Amino acid sequence: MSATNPAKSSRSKILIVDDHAYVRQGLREFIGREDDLVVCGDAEGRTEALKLCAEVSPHLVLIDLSLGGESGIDLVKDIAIQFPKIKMIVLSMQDEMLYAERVLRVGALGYVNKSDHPGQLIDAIRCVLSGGIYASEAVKQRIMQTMRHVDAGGDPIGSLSDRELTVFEKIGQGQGTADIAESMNLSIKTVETYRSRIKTKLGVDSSTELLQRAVQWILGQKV
Amino acid sequence: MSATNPAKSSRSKILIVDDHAYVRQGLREFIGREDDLVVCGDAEGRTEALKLCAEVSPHLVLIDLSLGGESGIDLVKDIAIQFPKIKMIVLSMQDEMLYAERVLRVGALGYVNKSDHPGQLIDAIRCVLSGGIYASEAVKQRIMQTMRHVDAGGDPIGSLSDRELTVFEKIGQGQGTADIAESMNLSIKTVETYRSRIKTKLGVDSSTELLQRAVQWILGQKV
DNA sequence: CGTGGTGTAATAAAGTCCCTTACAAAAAAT
DNA sequence: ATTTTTTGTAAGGGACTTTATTACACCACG
Repeated sequence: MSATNPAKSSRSKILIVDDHAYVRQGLREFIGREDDLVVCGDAEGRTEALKLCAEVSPHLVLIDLSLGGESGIDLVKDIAIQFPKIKMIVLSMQDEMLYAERVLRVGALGYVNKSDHPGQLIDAIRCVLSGGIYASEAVKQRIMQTMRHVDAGGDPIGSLSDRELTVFEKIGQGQGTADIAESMNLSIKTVETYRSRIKTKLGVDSSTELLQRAVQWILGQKV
Repeated sequence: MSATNPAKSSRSKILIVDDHAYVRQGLREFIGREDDLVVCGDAEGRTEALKLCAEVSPHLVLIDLSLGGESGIDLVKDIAIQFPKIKMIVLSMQDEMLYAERVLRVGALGYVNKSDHPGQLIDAIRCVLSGGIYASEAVKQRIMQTMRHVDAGGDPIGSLSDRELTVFEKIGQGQGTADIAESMNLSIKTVETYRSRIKTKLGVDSSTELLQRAVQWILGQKV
C-alpha cells in the first residue's frame, strides 16, 4: 500500500488548536499548501483538542498559547502525559522569552512566534517531525544562558539561595529595594547584591524584567 | 457594464490590516465566501495600510487593534483624517470595552471581537457598509453609561489617554522607559511624563507598584 | 586544605525616578 | 465663542536606584 502511493501515505497529520477561527483558517491554508503535510482537524479549546488527539492521532499538534481563558501550557502538559508520542509546537504572539522556556520544559518541541513569517512555521513543523527541536536563535541562546546556571533541576528559581528567594518574593509583592532591606534588617547594599545574583541566575538583564518575572511568579506562575 | 454583471460590480471592497499572516489569510477566506464582498488587499502594518487605502480605495478597512509595536488606534485616526469616506471596523482580541469606546470615538464604525463567531464579523461588515454602526450589546450599553457621566469611576485604566495606555501596556510587557521611548520614537522625558501621569490617574505611588499593576493588567486584566 | 557557594556590605559611575515647569494643539465646558 | 482642561511633547535637577566590582568571613564538600 505504501508502495502504491508513498507521497500520500507519508503525509503528516497536523492538528490545530487556537481559539480564534480566523487563525485556524489561516493556518489550514498555509499548511495545506505543503504536500507533505495535511491538517487533520482543528480545535478551539482544550477538551476538544484532547478529544481529537484520541480520535485522529495527529503526528503533531500546533497549539496557541493563549487559549482565551484557558492556559495553553496546561494543554501542552496534558498532551505530553496522555499522548507521549504526539509532538507539539507552540505558537505564541507574546514576547518570546517569557514562555518559550516554560513551554519547552513541559513537553513542546518547538516554539514559534505568530508574527514570524509563515515559512518559519513550516520549517519548524518539518524540523520537529523529523526529530528535532525548534526555537529561534534568541530563544536558544537564552535557554543556554539559563541552563548554564542550573543543574538539571529545570526551574532556575530552584537555584536561588534562601535569602535570594526571599528577596525575589518580596520583589514580586511590589516591594522596592529599600523596603526589602528594612523588612529583612539588611543594608540596602546587601539587598542589591541579592538582586544582582538573582538576575544572574535567572538570566535576566534589566531590573524591569526582574520585577516582571517576580510578579508573574507570585501570581501563581500558571500562565 | 454594471447592467451586464450587477452582482460583481456591486461587490464591496474590503482591505484587511493585521500583523499576523494567519489571521489575514483566515479573514480572506471567510470574507471571500460572501458573494457581495471581496477582499481587495491586505496589509501588515500602518504604512502599508495607508498606501493601499490610497491605491485601491477600499469601501471598508478591517483593522486589528494590536498591530505588533504599532498602535491600531493611530491607524484608525490616520485613515479617518486622510480618507474620511473609508469606513472602518476594528477587530480586537481583548474583550475590552475599553478599546471599543476609544476606537469608536476616533472614527471606526464597528468593533468586533476576534473570538466571536465569524458570522458576526460578516454581519458587522454589512451593517457598517449600509450606513450603520456596529457594536455588541454590551459595548453599546457601556458606551451609553459612560456617555451619561464621563468620570471613569469604575475603571481608572479607562481614564488613561491613548498614549498613556500604550505606555502602560509596554510597561506591563516588561519594557523599561528607554525601550518604550525608542519604540514610540519619543524622548525618554516624554515617556517619564506619561509614567507619572499614569501613576497619578491610577493612584499608584511607586514605580514598582506601577509595574506590578501593568503586569497584572497584561496577564489577563482580571486578577 | 582549598574551592566555591552564601551572607553580608561598600564604592563609584551610570542610570532612573520624581517633581516641577512649559507650551501648543485638541477637546470640553461655559 | 471663549475660557478651561486634557493631551502630547519635552526638559531641568535633585534624590534615589541600579550595575559592576570588590571584599571578607563562614560553612560545606570533596
